[in-house]
Amino acid sequence: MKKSKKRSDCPISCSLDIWGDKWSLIIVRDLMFAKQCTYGDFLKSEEKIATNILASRLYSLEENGIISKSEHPDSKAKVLYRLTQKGIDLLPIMVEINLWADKYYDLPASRKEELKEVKKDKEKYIKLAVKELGN
Amino acid sequence: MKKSKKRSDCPISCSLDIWGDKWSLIIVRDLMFAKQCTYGDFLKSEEKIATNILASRLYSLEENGIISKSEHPDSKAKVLYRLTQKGIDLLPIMVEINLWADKYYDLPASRKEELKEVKKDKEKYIKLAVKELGN
DNA sequence: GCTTTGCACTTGCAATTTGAAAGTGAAATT
DNA sequence: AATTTCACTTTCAAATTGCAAGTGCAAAGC
Repeated sequence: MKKSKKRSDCPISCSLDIWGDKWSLIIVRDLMFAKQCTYGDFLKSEEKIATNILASRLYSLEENGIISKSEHPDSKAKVLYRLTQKGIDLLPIMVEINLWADKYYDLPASRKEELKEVKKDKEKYIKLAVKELGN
Repeated sequence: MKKSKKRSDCPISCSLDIWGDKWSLIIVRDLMFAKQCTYGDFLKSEEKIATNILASRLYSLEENGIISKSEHPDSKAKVLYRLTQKGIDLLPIMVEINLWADKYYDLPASRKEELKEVKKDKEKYIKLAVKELGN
């Protein structure tokens, strides 16, 4: 459903081949905030991803080892998506994107507040957040 | 040639609206390596961007203040593209992408070598590189 | 047990975007 | 003056996106 043949051996290019589109990192973001999401959770996000696009992105993110599916404790009808370690390791990238956007765009006050914490000690924040996501 | 209406106020989403595609950061990468590029330089890159796509990306990157055009000292027929400060400030993101890819993919030895330097002292590397690009 | 609802997708199709190739026009080179 | 270089544009088929409706299984309600 998405072949993404490698365009080159460049690390930037390789990375973009996997998650370099308008939606993949939105899904990753949701998982970083919520730690685990159902298909329906993703659909509820502000950006309103189309359901077929969501399905194709979840498929390719799983194919590429960024996310994994697991069973929902309450119901067999539900599926839980989580980040793998490889997905969790995207966090430093996400943090830097946040900081860049914070510098150049008007963000909601709530987001700005959260980023204050990040800026205080980036390393520490990332370490803690990665740990939180890990278990 | 690319309207990219904002999908939400989320910093990740805002950022992806601007450079969240398979090519924009490739162009930024080229500019970070070379500091300035002509249209032809971009076309020569390993990934072989199509010329119409290149034109549309250069346009939108300029529209969004990431790059700027300037005159080539040798010829009026040539155009030089450079990163603006806003573009230069994408460097931390690029560094983190490199480090992530380094962790999960086989990169050419030359790239790995460069990244060793980065890992020694990330902050220092970024500060220096940003300064270099700035003048 | 039977129907209805919830959930995770899939399908169909129009509209947009991409990508390959050829073309254009101004500037530099021969 | 003629050719080449350079920065794009144009054309058009193929791929991808996005919307809307549909499917099939699981769980909840009656």
